[in-house]
Amino acid sequence: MPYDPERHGPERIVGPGFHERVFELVKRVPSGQVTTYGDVAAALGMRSVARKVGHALSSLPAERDDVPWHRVVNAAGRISRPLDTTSGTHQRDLLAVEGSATDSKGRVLEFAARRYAFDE
DNA sequence: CGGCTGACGACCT
DNA sequence: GAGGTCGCCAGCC
Repeated sequence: MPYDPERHGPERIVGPGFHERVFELVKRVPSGQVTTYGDVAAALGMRSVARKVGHALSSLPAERDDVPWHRVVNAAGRISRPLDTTSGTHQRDLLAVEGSATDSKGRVLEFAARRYAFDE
């Protein structure tokens, strides 16, 4: 069983340019809304690479301030970084500024309602 | 080249 | 809701 779409998604398209495609998608998420690593992966047609989406964002250069990486949270609607780290508190603060407050555990309030839907 | 490690996620207790 | 398991896959040792 070399490839099973039920398990790996419609196609395997990981390759050069993967990071850029992740960035382009994340840039579509409007202020006040959030998305998840899994949703971004699914929008790329690869449900299995949610983890790589996180890796792509972790390697995002500080100069790329045009990419709202902080609007990407995990499937539970929570910030996927310890809240006792600078990156964790930074993400929390950026979200709060645009109206997406989080609870004590880092979960975005009204997560379901703020979840952005990638159409297409 | 084998083993470990994640900004993950679906499932099961 | 709070843990633990297992599958994924590029990057690093």
